[in-house]
Amino acid sequence: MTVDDGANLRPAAAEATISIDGDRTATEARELPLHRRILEEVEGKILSGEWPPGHRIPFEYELTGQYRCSRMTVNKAITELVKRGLIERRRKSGSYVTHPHAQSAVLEIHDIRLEVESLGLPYRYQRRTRLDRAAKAADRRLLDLPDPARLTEISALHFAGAHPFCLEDRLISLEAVPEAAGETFEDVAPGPWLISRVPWSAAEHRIRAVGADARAAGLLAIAPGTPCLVVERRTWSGGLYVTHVRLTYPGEMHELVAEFAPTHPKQS
Amino acid sequence: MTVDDGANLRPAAAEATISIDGDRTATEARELPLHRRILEEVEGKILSGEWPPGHRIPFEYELTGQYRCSRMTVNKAITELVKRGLIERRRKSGSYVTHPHAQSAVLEIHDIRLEVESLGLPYRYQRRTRLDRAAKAADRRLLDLPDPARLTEISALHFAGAHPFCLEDRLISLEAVPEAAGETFEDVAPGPWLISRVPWSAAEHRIRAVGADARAAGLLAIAPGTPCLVVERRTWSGGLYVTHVRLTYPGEMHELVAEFAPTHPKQS
DNA sequence: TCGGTAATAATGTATATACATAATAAACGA
DNA sequence: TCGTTTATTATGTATATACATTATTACCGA
Repeated sequence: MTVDDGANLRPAAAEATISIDGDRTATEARELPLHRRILEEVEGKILSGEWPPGHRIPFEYELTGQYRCSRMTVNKAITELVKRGLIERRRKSGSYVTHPHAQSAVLEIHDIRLEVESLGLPYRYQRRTRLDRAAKAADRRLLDLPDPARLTEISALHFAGAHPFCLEDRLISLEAVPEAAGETFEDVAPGPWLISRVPWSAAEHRIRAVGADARAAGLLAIAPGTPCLVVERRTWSGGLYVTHVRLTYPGEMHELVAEFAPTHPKQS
Repeated sequence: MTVDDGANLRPAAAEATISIDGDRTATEARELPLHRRILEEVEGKILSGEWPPGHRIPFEYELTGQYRCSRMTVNKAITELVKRGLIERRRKSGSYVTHPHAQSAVLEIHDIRLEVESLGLPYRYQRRTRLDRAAKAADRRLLDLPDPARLTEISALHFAGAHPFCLEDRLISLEAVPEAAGETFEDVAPGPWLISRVPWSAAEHRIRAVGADARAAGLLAIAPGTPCLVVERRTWSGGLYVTHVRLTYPGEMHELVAEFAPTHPKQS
């Protein structure tokens, strides 16, 4: 006869509350339900990088102590973060911040290398240009930057076999990622480099079809005016815009797939 | 002193269980947790149209009776369906199946009329052709149809002001939507028509850039080879593929925006 | 030392209870 | 009859409890 694990009966560790401080700017955090507050504070720690990927977050019974609440309340918050893909749970071991490979099942942030290799073609990356410079007005608008702000500008090509597969034009905010200043991006593409460095991110996509201009046509070895799929992506993490990319895929070489569903018919 | 609402103490209405029947094909429904089973059965009723949009689903205390479980368990299932956008709850009134306008915040199913009108331009719809015919092999593959299957094929144009905005080529499975056979689609576009008829749906998108072929160029009044954004969408509902559309947007007239995020930086 | 078994510690699911909140419906008095 | 008060009802949040499940750790005997 196993009685109870008694998680709620553990000594409460009354001091050392993460949370009660609160009043964050006194504007928000007003009357949120407790499980929402727990969720947002844990999410905040993950997004800000304070708890990096792989980090073990406090056990449920520790959080019940910190927030002086029952285990079910903590469980509700953490379970939601699991559904959002920020946390993974392992029994007996604990709950861990997941690694930020694919943020969402829908229109996930593609690793171009994987994409090319999944086509059975050899992948090659080639950096073209790299420049640290002050942000212009348009850049500041794009990345919501303060007036004097610096960023890194990179232009690179991704090859599938002998043929250019994708042209990448990227801005990285040096406010959000200062380490980018010391990186040449000659051997590693900015995408994977950022993903391994920025604890978590989310993105906004803009997708359109354009004819290749002279520069893009030259770099991608296609005729000017060839239809290209242009994906522009702004990425943010922990309340700060991190990067803006424009990916130009020549013609019909590329197809984006996005799916969202309660339940897909094929599997049921 | 308000004692308790006593939801759990209500007479259990022991007969009339929706659920205990179960054993559905005995292949699945094996050892799902109860709250998952409730979720799936309610979701199934919504997706199949048995509970159409606007329908009031049973009160929590009724479901506790039907499933012989506590209110918290029912609440967990329903709360998840609220998060998925299938159900809306109103206090004192009950829980209702939502109307299926926008299935997901991400890359939602656009109503082209709204899209055009949001640009401040007058909208006009024009059906080009309409045909009931047997499904060819390619169609059957696309919509996962049985061998002899019939469908409706529609071609139509959407105008923004005087200019063609979008070319629509659509197939509708007459197995899933038999009423389509009696509809000319001369005055109402297939999109809105379907949305008002199919209880709920989810979709898979494929997005690419192509040069306009002769037919598309003629209909859209653009030069052949002009870059177009082509969105192909398969939609299913209640385990059945309903429709396949190809929307061709000329050149840079159109931009798709998709966003997914734990929390957007702008708002925090 | 190896390999099996038992204890342990975390999450997973579920219950019964309690009170808060919000919207509707009913009762009631001017 | 109208408008105000009061009761009712369904959802919203939270608690304390219980036991199941599953890795891991610890132990123990051949």
